[in-house]
Amino acid sequence: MMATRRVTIVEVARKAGVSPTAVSFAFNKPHRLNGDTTERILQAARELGYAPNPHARALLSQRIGVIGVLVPQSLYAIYANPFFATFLQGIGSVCDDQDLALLTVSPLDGSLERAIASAPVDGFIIVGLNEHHHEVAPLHKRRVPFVIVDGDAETVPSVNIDDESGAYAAAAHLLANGHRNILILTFETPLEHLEDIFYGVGGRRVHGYQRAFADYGVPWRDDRLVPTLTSFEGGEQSFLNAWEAGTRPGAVLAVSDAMALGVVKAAAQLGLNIPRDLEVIGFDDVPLAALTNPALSTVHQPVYRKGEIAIELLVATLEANVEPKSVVLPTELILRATTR
Amino acid sequence: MMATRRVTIVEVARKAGVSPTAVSFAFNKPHRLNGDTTERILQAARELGYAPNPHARALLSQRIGVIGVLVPQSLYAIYANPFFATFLQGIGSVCDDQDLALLTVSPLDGSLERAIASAPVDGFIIVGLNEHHHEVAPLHKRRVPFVIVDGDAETVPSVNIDDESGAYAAAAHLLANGHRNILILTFETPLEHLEDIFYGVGGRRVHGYQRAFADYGVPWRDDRLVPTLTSFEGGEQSFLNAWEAGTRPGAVLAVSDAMALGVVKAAAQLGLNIPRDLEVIGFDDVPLAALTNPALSTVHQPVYRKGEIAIELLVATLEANVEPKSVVLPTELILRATTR
DNA sequence: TGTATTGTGTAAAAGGTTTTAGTAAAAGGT
DNA sequence: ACCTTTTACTAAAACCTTTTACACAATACA
Repeated sequence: MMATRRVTIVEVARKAGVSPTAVSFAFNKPHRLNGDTTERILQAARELGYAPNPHARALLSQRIGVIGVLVPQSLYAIYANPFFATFLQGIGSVCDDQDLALLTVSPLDGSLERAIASAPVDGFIIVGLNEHHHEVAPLHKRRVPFVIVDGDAETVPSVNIDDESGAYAAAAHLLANGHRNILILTFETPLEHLEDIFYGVGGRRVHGYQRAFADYGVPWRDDRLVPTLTSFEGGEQSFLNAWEAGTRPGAVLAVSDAMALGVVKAAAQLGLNIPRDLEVIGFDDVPLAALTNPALSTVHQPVYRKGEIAIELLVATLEANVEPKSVVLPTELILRATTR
Repeated sequence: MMATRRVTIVEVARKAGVSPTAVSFAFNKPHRLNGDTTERILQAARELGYAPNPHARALLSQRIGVIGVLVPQSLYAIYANPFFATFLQGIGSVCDDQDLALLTVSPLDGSLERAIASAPVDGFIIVGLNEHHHEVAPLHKRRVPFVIVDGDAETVPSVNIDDESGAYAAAAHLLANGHRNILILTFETPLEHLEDIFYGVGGRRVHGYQRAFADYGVPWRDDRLVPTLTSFEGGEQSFLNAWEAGTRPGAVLAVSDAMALGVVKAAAQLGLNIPRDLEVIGFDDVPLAALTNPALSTVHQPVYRKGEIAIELLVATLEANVEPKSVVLPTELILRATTR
């Protein structure tokens, strides 16, 4: 069945009665050839079903037309997360214009470094890791261009949002309304070796909450900060657990909408009325947040724009050696129906 | 800046005082080498920031560890579509297990064929096109494995759902409830050269509607079938247009949930009460459908499972020459709040 | 002691393309 | 009629790795 090998450039050349060089020209630099010859070559290629081998081509040109989005999570988790749906949409819109394909890369066999090394891409968009993370740093030596999203970077471009201000606004809103008994859900990372993933983002958000507590003179309680899986189920479970442990918060701050929506569901199960018995504020403003019932109050971040800027910075880096630029996008507190 | 080239295997070999072959062995077949030597080589590689060039590696091994999902739409549209979010999630779950990365490929510069030819993948999952589509067919000659989803195929594996039965059930439900004035929204493809995209799926669904009309003795009216962009906005616009043209349907059948939800929104704008003044049934049962207000009645298809099966069939094909298998998954009418 | 085996490493070929430098013929200039 | 361009095409090098076949030494076998 697989008896015949893939057809190569020399077979096309033979069939068209020219050199392999001519075949290459016919595809890439037709002006270097007589029009008739080009046509004859292309015809032969069509009949043989020939197309230049992308790997061989990339080996020489150092360009493959693919950009990688690297996220320290499973592909399953990435595609389940509405944040990434919007984020990838922003990236995709620019890829469409630039004729790039989009590769989602996640840890290979547990190793991000191996995944990075074996991905056939022109550059990476790296989400949720710092520039100097030990699995990311080798990219530097290898001179593979990359940009950092939701992480710290100095020598490469980065895109972040003003997590702290957004979190501050959310906490301040609840505190101003008299809440003193607030449960806070922050990121927990499932995979052990990724201990510092999202540390940056989660840390900044929690820090914003803390600053608001301080400003309102409300004592901060570490036992009210519960690490939670970044998912609907995670939020649901965390709230249920807290409830069973006897905690009776009047409000919940969650560092992601997914968690927050899980809390909303858990509250409904417990017979709590939102927002009367419990107020909830999420983070991200995922499209779904505006559509649920009750609609979720949350901190909006421009996720789509974030993707757009990330890929724009990467493309600029690929085309020339630009100064690394750090972009910080604003956040905004959106009050819907899970707050009074 | 880019003065230094990427570090290659020979530089590592030189630094470690061995041959390039030894370096290759250190990475791929450590048992062929003395343990100390392997360690010395790996150390040298680490210091130099070396990793084997994926393109060169793939050129020889004919394997790159990437599978491509080919959809005849822009990346922007793909990632905006909740259908694909779920579908890719199913694919991703298997890719996680198999250590594969996921490449989303869309037309390059308008040409699907060029996009296919230049994608560095081990195989394709092709959505919404038939096996013998003129831009897909060359894959055959080139012996690139692929599976077809939502399209016809004979010599390669395929995954489809029972579109006709699902559509029949939806139409029958409305007809049984006495509706005679039903507006039907079907697929319109934006890009001209993709005239037959989704023809298969759209055609099958419309055919199911028609069969129900026939069974209920209701005359079919082609002017009540309006081609609509597969999006929220598309559905909204189509319904608004029909309304302005004086059409006053009592129910709407849409071949996708996105369209159906657009109709729901348009109806609200027009002051219509759903389901009292207008009943709507979508298709797909996107996660969002259960969450909107009112929740959407629709035809459920197992999208996640569809992705899973597609990638499983592809992986099987990559590993051995298996018989092409055609899987057809069941659909189910789900009545929520947009029907009485 | 001689032979077979195992362990450790290397040279060279293969994988398929693009690019560079160059050749030969035709066209253009005076 | 001679020199310069231009046109049309080709040979060979380069891209970087892995694999195959082979070499040499050390050990095991009998």
